[in-house]
Amino acid sequence: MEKTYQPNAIERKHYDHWENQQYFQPTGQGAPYSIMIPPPNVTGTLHMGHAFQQTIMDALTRYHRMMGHDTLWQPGTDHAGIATQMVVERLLGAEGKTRHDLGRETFIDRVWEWKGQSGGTISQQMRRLGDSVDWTRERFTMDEGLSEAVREVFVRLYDEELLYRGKRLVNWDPKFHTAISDIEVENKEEQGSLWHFRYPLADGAKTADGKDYLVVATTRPETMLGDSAVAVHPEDERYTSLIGQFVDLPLVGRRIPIIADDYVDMDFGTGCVKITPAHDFNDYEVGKRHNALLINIFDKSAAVLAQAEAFSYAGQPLDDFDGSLPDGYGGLDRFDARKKIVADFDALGLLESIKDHTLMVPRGDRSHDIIEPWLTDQWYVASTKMAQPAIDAVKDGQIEFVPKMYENEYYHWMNNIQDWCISRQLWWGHQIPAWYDNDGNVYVARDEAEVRSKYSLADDVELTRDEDVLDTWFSSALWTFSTLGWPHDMETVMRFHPTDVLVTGFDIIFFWVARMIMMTMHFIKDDDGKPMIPFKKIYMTGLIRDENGQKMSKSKGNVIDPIDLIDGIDIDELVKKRTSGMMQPQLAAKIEKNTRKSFPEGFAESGTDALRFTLTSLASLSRDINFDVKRLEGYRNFCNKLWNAARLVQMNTFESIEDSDELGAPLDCGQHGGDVEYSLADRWIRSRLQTLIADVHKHYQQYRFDLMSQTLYSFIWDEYCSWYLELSKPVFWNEHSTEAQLRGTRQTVVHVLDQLLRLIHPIMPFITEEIWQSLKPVSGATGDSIMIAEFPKVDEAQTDPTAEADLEWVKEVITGVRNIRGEMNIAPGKPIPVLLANGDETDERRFRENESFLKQLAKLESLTWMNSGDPVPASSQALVGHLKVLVPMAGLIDVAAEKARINKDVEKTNKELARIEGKLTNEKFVSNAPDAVVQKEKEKADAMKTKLADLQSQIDQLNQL
RNA sequence: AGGACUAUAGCUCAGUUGGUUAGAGCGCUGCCUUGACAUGGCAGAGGUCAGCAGUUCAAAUCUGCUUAGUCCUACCA
Repeated sequence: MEKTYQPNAIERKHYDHWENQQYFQPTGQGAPYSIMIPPPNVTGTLHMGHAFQQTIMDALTRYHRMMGHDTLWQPGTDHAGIATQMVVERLLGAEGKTRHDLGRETFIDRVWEWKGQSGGTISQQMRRLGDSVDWTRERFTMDEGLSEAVREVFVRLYDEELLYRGKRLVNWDPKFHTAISDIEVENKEEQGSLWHFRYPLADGAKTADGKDYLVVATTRPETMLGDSAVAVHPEDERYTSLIGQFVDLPLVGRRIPIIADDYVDMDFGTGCVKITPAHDFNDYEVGKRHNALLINIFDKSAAVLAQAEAFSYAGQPLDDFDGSLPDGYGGLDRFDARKKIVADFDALGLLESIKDHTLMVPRGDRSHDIIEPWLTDQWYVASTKMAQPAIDAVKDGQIEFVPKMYENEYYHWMNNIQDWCISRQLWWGHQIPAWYDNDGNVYVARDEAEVRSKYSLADDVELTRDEDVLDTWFSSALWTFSTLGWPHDMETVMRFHPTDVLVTGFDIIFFWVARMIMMTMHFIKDDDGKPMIPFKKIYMTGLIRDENGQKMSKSKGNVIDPIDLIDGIDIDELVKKRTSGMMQPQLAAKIEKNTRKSFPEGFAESGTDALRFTLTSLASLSRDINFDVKRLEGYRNFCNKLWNAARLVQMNTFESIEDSDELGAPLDCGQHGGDVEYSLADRWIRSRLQTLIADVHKHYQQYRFDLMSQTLYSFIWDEYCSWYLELSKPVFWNEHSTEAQLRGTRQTVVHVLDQLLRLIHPIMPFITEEIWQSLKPVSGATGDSIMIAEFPKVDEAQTDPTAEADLEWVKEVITGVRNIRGEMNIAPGKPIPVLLANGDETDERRFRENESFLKQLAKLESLTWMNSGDPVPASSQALVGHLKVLVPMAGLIDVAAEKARINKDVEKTNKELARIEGKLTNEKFVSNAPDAVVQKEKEKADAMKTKLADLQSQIDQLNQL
């Protein structure tokens, strides 16, 4: 093996091998365990959040596979309607074309072409990440099978009246010319103005204080063209006399009623509200109650119409409505119209005032354009009717959120759920299976032929298919069962349903998680006809942010491609990557500056395993995770540590060949039987290993990957490498070691490493495979790959509390000597004599049994046991309980320095003792606290008192010099 | 406006049901190229656990308030 760990040299070959051997596929043996991947956008690339979640999913998958489960990790991608169409339209834009120039069919061909081009990126990235997904089952939401599931669900929901079409106000994106659902709207606070307009009263009416006009306030003056009422509060005395009267809408000349409605807040502004039912969700409700006209004034781009149009609340056009609008507005963009309206009011002397005002502005999460409430025909899922079982499933514990706090968020949304607008005016997506005849009647079925037979339509009835497509999330909502072959392959569906855990971000609870629960429970039933849940647990990961806590986004230029961390990237390349293909090229300079400042050297190559370990270590239950490249470096070093530990193990378990790095024949590690004798260190590490194994299992159960990685890290580094491997050297190097002793330690060194590799394999698949393979001749492991090897289980027979206590003592003695060396500036390599004094029988036994360990690890010239009464020279000392570990000062140690060192210890101990005695003299503590706690404090106090006495006698002795 | 979450070492974060001398990684200081590893070893410095009050024998941990930040929902037109 190389002296340092070189990730790129080992990663790819193992992945190819695993995939070729079909290890990623379910075996058909054992209890099923399944995870559905949250499908990434097929035309996108994976970012740190994906890498993070996929690492967790892969760790879970590999863990369960090694535990003998029939494990399926289902991969796939999503067609991402708007996002993908947007990208392709931009590509067309570069050629100076629009999608309309191409026509629907050609355009969709172009999208497929683009998908083919970019679609491979994600699977390449996933392979580099080591994801053990079953590639033979890979699915795409626009595949024929999944499309069929979509049609099936649509038709069934429609027939059950859980899906309907209606003319309603929707969130309209004037940039993409499509409706979007309410959760695709982001409300952000922005600075705006509040305009106060005078609306003259009709028929000579007057207000209570004698004015001939009402004052209304608005943040959107342009909508006044669609006003159909002015509302006041029914109990507002200023206006009661005017209720039922009219105002003359300025500019338009429309005569509109003054209505009374509770919705109005008397204390805000003037207490008069203009009502524009076709352009505001609240006004729609008010208007509906009072049957005020629904007057639409905008076209699909939110430019003013030449003629306004009016509708009934049932959606019928009102033909006798006079839609005249003032000259000069037709075709004007909404914001130009706003300026003109204000100017015109001003000119008429009807502009009362303009005030600064902060308001919440709705913007599309894709287009970032301001969303317009707009009256259109759309398809809806009656979510309100489907929500209850989904709420109950969480309430009664069938589905559990990890962490628990997200359940409240889920309930809150589900309890206030709105019907889901699922139609999108896009070309890329699942076209809605609905047909219309020339009279506008709607027919829903799987295809046109079925429409005709289902609705008994003659062949000559002309039918046209609905042009719209479905929201991407509609197909994603079916993901857990559509990917398994529903509605045909019910055997597979039932085998892996419900899936075990969904790993995803909290930001898509509503978009995806909640809808999956509703759809799955509606369509998938168990043998008793009881609704089945899609997954038992929902593990919500935090959001990966950059090192400053900023959300990673292309426009901020702070995204990190996980592959760049794996392979490394130089700074120029990184800057180029971050500043190319930007929506706002003017930000390039700033991004370049920040990038160069944050990563002057770019990223070093760290390898997949180090990245995965880092991500795992960040997987605490917190909401936000700031990714710091420094952490990655630390874990890359950890990989190197593991690598070199393996080298040491190999050097001691294989014959060495002179002048060569190649390994010779395997040595006798007990893999073929023979007597073994375990050293204290052997018994200790075997015992400690059992605790580690138990902890790892526990952390998997509790989804505490951060604790798990920390536990593994500190065991491997601080126990296995720093202590155990050092303690194995005295055995290997001692020419008097017996065959049984050598065999025992060789076997332990290999066995523990083998177990560690298995324990950590789900997180670091590549390095563990590489090392595991190299150890096979000495570990006795069979099987082709570590990924299908058995995961370690606790072996109670190996726990050995005596060995743990004895070795703890050994460590303390060694640390004591090192301590003196360190603080007295004695060179680490210089052999020194050490005396052990004031010890009891246990100390003496431990000393006798471990003399060679102690001498070797503390680099001692001699180690002498002092009986009581033996004369002890002036020494620097460390205490291990009562036992004094003494380094004679002669020629080595400065008296003043030693005194200072002891005084520091005295001070610290005194302080602590005072605290404990304070507790113990407190009557209430002694009488109220549990006996065990009081006892513990007493023991601590006693120990400190003797320690202080020892330290004092040491000072006395030094003073006599 | 309502709700949720967060505040622990210079930085990024752990800290289970109240009882630890409050931990880790990175960074920092000193010494070390010892026969796995300088991507290393040994030793060390560094914290009033955001603030205030309370409950308790005992609070980083439980409760209330305050401050700062993040997010969600709803909005007053």
